[in-house]
Amino acid sequence: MAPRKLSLAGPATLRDVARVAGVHPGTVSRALNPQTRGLVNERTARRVLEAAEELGYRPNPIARGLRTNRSHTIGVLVPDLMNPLFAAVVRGIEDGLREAGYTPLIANTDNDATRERVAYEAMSARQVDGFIAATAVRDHWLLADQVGAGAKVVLVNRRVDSDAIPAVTGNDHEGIRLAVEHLAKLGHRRIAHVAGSQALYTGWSRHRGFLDAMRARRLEVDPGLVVFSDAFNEREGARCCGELLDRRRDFTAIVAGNDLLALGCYDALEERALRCPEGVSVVGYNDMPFVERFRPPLTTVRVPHYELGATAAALMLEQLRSREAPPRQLELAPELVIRGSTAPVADTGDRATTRTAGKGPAGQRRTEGESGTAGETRTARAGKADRNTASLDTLQ
Amino acid sequence: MAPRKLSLAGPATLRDVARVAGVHPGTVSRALNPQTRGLVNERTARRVLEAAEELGYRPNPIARGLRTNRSHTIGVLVPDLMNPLFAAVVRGIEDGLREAGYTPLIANTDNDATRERVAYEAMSARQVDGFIAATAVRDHWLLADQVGAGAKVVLVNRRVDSDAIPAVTGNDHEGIRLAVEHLAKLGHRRIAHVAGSQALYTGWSRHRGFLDAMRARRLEVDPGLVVFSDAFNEREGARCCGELLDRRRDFTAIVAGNDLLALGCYDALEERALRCPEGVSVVGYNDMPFVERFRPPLTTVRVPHYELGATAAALMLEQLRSREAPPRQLELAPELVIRGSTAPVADTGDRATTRTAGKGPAGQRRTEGESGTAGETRTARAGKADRNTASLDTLQ
DNA sequence: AGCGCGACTGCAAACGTGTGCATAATCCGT
DNA sequence: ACGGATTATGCACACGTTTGCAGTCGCGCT
Repeated sequence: MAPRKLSLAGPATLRDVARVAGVHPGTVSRALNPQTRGLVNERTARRVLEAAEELGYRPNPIARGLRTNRSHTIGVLVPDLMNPLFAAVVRGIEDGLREAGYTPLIANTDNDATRERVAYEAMSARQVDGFIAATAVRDHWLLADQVGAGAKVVLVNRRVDSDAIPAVTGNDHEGIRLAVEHLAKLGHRRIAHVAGSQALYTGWSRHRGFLDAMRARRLEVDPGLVVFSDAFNEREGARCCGELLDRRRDFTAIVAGNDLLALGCYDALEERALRCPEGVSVVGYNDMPFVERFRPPLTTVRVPHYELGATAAALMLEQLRSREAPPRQLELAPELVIRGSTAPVADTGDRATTRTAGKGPAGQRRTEGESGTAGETRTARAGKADRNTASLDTLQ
Repeated sequence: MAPRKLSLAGPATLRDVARVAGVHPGTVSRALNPQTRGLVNERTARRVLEAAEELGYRPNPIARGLRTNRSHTIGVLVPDLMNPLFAAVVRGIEDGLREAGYTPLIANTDNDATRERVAYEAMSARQVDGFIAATAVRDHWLLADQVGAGAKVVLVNRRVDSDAIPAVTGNDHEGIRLAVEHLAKLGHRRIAHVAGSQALYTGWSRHRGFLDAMRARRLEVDPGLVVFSDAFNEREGARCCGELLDRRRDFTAIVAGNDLLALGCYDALEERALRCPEGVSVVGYNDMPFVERFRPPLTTVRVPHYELGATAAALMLEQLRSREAPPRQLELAPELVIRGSTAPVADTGDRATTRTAGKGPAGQRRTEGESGTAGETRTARAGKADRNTASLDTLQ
């Protein structure tokens, strides 16, 4: 009759609830789990729920995890949170998982294989229920090793040839097509490409997209006008663009593999006293925060990174719910955002019309030669700007 | 004699190791824990270690946590990861915790009280060993409620009047002093302040710092030249600066509560056809990534956010190791980074010398009137730039 | 020889849940 | 009224570790 233990300290446990409800702990477990509630009499179930409420009972995920081998936790492998792009992806993942009661466990890998491995080991030791890998290295041990062994994996921002692995990416093919199309409409014929590292999926796929888009427009792709960077940063962008300029100067526009490479192009152009967009037009990729405030404001392709993360979370939940959910591979649509770094190709002398880089407060500017889609993308742009400031709204 | 279970599937457990080493699981536990290894014979300890190595044994943190009520996990409450500032703090925290074997569990709160509460509950249910709170709301339930009950809490980017809680912040007082000093040396006398929200610690302390610094320089603080924003974003910055300009135009410089507010000032100035820095000098705060590429490149106060996070992690480890470690409160030194948004006060007409906003590739520029500390900060700046590109180096 | 002591290791009980199995209670049909 | 089916609950073990307690063994000392 005397309770085995008072459990004065610490949060209420199943046994505590059982005691006040006057039933066995096992019954409490069944009553509280919606899955098994049908097994228990409705009246006693209500009694148990009341007791749990009264005691402020919260199930202990640790103990539950020990018993069930599930942690309601998803490991998220990301190269670097300080890259705003991945911050957005992670934010999307977190919000997408939350409603289902899952929590992300985040680790930065710096694209380093051993750090990746260590993080993976640590996470699977913690019994994560699955992995969302935002690391974009094209060839990856995770896929070969672990997926076959039943590990749930969802890729974001990269995909793999086999259809076996769910993945969600931006449609790079379409994005680059928009960029090339835009430049072509402005009269550009000789277009260069500063490509990202071909070891990363995004660099590789955007390069392929460039070739296809040029071909579709019946534009020549001069191999001398394509140069590959080693990393997605400004230094490499400057190096590649400089190399391009040292070879020849007959191109009028550059499609960069991402915004940082485009910024590097700015630097290389300025160093050689060339002006953008009067001398050379530049298009970036990603639409990072604040690129609209650069000099000149950068025309770029917006990738919905937050939504990328959110749908990756959705795909993961799909995999977790049903054993045999088909591994879907999704592509999200990009948008072209036209700003001040692209202009009609110079008519040998008449540069007056394209001189200043915009009058509006944020330097937003619509290129004159554009007719059809420009208005559309411009409004889309405005929406994005609101989202950006809202996200930075929180503090500091 | 027959083993109770083969444990064919799944990772090796303590019992498996015990079986091949020919000892009791308890002994294995003691042998593998460096703390208790002294209790076991050296020879058998070696045998156990070999067996563990052979089987690839990895301790199960879930089971351990259930027994010890410790998870080797630290809850990190942050307003928004998409704010690069907090991304850096979180990165510092993660790196600081890793070497000690701790893992951060990150949640975004959006500075929303209920989301904060939910995240806190979820985390403490998961048995986190402590909390690092980067949320800067000045008055906070966490402190009153939970700390007294023995919860380990470390504050980052904010502090509290009582000395009871360890905290690490940037030295806002000193940072603002550097900014005011810089402007005063350039000849500015009438300096305005676009302050951050006074509900947040950083906004409040920088405002106080502004008052002190002005007084120390024997400069009048005109209440009409101080305006308070509701949030740290560009829209609010533009609103406040506009309000300032509508009131009067006799000030020559603005100290903004952070970089985003400073950007808002850019917008308001441009809207009224005023030029920066020729018409009005602007100083920001934080040195966000890419502010050196804005138009004009922003003079600002660098806060070492990564180090903020790293030392917060160190303080947390201190608290965890010893029961009675004194709760230290640290302040990290800021640096002034001089760029193109500040110039000597105009001598009514002679503006030619301060016309263009810089020649260098990154718009880096040293103000002429500066003599002493400028060179110093400039080199410090360069170091920061390297760190920045390195962090964005990883991908995309 | 007997006693005590230190060094080492086995034993078993937890930690809080989930769940197969057994059992008790109720109901229904003939 | 009784056997079987259905329902509701108790019982006990398992998940993998940690840890207090007790037991074993060897050794030195009187």
